[in-house]
Amino acid sequence: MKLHLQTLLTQAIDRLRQDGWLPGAVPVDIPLERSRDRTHGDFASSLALSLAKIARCKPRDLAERMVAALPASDRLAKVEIAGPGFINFFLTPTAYHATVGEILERGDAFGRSALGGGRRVQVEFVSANPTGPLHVGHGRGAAFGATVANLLEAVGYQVHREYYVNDAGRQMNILAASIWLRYLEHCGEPIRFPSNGYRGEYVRTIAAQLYAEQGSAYVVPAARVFADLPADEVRDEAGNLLGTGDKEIYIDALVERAKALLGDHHYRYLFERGLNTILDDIRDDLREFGVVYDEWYSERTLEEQGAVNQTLHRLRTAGYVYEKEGALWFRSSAFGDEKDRVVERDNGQTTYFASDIAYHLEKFERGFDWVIDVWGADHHGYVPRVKAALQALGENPDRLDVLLVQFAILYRNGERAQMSTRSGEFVTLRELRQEVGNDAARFFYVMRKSEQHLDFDLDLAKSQSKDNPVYYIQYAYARVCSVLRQLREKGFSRDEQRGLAHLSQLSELHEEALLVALSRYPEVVEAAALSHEPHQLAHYLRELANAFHTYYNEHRVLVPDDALRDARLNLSLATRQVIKNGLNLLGVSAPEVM
RNA sequence: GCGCCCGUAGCUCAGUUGGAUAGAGUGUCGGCCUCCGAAGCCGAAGGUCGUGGGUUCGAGUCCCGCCGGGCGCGCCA
Repeated sequence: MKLHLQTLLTQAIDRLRQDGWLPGAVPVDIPLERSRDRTHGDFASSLALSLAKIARCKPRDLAERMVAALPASDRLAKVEIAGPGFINFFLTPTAYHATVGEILERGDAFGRSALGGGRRVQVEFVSANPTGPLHVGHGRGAAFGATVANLLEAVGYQVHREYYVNDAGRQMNILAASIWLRYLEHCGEPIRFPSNGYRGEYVRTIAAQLYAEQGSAYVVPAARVFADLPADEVRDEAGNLLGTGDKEIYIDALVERAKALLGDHHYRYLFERGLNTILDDIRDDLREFGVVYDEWYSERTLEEQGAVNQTLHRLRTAGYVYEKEGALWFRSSAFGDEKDRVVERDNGQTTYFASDIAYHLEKFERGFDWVIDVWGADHHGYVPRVKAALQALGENPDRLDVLLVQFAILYRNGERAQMSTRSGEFVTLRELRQEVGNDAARFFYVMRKSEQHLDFDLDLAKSQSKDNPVYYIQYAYARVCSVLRQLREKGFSRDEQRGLAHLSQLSELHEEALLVALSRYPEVVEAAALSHEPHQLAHYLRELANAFHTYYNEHRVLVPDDALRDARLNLSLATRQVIKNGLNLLGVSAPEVM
């Protein structure tokens, strides 16, 4: 519909140019938006306002000429000029009635388009380190990323969903060491847990499993484990630093000690055991949450293929790597970053950043037209350096979009419910899902703009009332299903064609409002997809449900008149279809009975 | 200190490339079930869009300063 009107306006401009009213420059984008007020018609264009200057005449006069030059269309009831020079379009009822037929015909495909032209886009999201279960912060990234991917797919992109598994880094060694220490503790050894180790309860669980399976094969006396290690960081209960210990140096030394005492074989097993247990858990968790990936990309594979070293080599050859204080630095400041960054530490280990450069280069080399990363907002300072690296490697950094997601803060009884991650006691995604359900979690996570902090009201998410937008929308769906059941119980038959033939009987104000809402759906999906803003769809679905509830409350669907009843049934079924399609994109179910 | 994000009704938030009289939900108050699901609907009240300038036909939206909040500024990831 929108496109149709824009085409008409373009033709009008062309005619005015030929007649010499307008200079040669033609705007590519024709401004056209949904009118906010019914008295302003269905669509409004400010085209005359923006072109008045170059046309050297008053906006209203230009608007007059444009309207006069507008080609005829059976979808237009009338065109008016209003205010300073807006052109308001009033559609014919037929234009809206056609939407019902289109929805019923296209079904699940209604709202989908070919806008993306099959271009390949990769969406990488969550990618939490496999060092512990996903928490509620990851949950937002999961819901957001999955929905952005769904939306892009809906508008015609070929989407590749990917999870980057940090299974090679130093953090994984720290996890392995943490498990081992808990294992030793489990076996009665007097250990002192490192300040930089993973303290979560799940580490103890894995340690206990290891013991149950392997017995005391991995036991080494604590005295040997801790002999001659550098000082760890020590803090008092208030968190003040005591002594001069360095937690990074200490944990690295502890990891080396573990490798030395356990030997390659045992250490390897321990490492794999921790990684696989946690990664399996993350996979299950996400799958249960309705988040499915095309690929789990292993950092270790990347490293084993030599990609990290090759990338560093390329950067060095290009002249952007130098040595300072025993480490290798990438000159990211040459590409707009605040300062240069270390890619290889003085102990020879490459940094997380180094493998991330290699990974992103590899993404580009895989031939994606567009690469999207979803990151926690606390990583925003990281964006310039990754883009800098891509640019240094001769790639176009604009092909990468980094979407930042702010934290979610849980509220229960009006108070913050989130615990600190430092202590290892955090609310996991699984706990959240078990408490409020997948549907509420998926919906609430994307209800707000991603760059906005999210106040997640647990009580509201659990409530089964109109206050809860998820139930409100699902209820509209269930109501239509209920009407169909009533239809059978009352012995009515349904004839879709008869309904389509009598759509003109849908002339009530509430029916018109519902028709308008339905016709907006494709525009909403397109806007939400292109701006990466799932919340637009969430808000829309609420409005659509409201339009239906209002209508339903005011008028009966199952009236005695066959033609009117079938027309209203078609309208209701079209509503049900759009709600289903929208919820499906959000990863929320549409139950027939609640 | 520097960088990024945010500031809209009591609370939580929308506000479409700058457009017409700034909107929802919630909360408060008041109505609506002999009738397809009241898990619903309708109405009232509630605003110096943090603040001061600027850009223009027009600014919640764009630019600059200031105030307030969050995050970041590691040879951590």
